[in-house]
Amino acid sequence: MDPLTAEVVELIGTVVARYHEEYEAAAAEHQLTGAQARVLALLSREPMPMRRVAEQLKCEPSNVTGIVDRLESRGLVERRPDPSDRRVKLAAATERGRETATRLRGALAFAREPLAALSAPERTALRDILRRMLGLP
Amino acid sequence: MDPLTAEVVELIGTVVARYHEEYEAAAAEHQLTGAQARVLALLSREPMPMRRVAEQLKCEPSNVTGIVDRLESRGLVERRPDPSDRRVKLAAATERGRETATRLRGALAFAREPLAALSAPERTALRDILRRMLGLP
DNA sequence: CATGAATATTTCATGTTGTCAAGCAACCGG
DNA sequence: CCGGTTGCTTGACAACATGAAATATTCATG
Repeated sequence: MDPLTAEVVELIGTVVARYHEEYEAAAAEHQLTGAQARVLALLSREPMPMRRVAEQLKCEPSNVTGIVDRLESRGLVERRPDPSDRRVKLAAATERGRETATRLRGALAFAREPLAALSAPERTALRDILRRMLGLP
Repeated sequence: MDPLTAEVVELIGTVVARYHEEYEAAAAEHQLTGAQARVLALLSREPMPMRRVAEQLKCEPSNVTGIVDRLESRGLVERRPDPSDRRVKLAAATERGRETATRLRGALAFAREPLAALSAPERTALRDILRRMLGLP
């Protein structure tokens, strides 16, 4: 692997580590674990079947059961029946859950700290490169 | 938060998710968990006290004990006494551990796939922006 | 329309990661 | 030498993760 690519991979590794760290910290401020915060963020956009949560989290559905259990016991999420398929349970954020998710988003220090070091043109350049990297339009 | 920054944060979130996913997958191919792979990668560079491993991982030292235990029981890592301080145990990758770490690095698909979509000048630009973002020289 | 395959969720057993408190051994400054 | 600090381990416990088995429902096909 050429040195330039190696350095970029290394730098991305550092960004990943830092992002994770700050995400966990932001979650902890609201007495949530990282996994709980991710699920809550997901459900605050729209309710969805447990199955789909598992797909987004890339984990087994049986795992989601426990995470939603814990969120539900704290009144942040609720399970609703799906009218169109009685096998399905729709997980949905409660009003309190949505509030928590909003505060959580705002508390993500990553948006402030490291990104603040970049000028507007740099951010635009970064956005374009990341888009291309991820194969987005 | 302005829309541009919001989008960049979102994109970085996607990169983080994808990086993680592929790191775990590469580790799993060698029957390692993500945490074990991270510790092995660390120790394959140079031996270090358990304490320092915990600092790098940003977790409690007592946690490192278990991870190193599991790596040691598989012959990938060993504990050595520190001649200069008998309280300290130096964790060091074995020969097999170093080989595994090397193969692991090579298997990190992230280096190939998404980065391959970028031209050399784009990589250079990305490197410079990431450096500035992280406050590196 | 009845039956069997497939799907959505949960439960259980198990393993890894993480924390915190307590304990032991070794170092170090008076 | 003694009391405080440091480095590591142990034990108890919670969260997260997987896989297999159980249950309920849907769906396809004969």
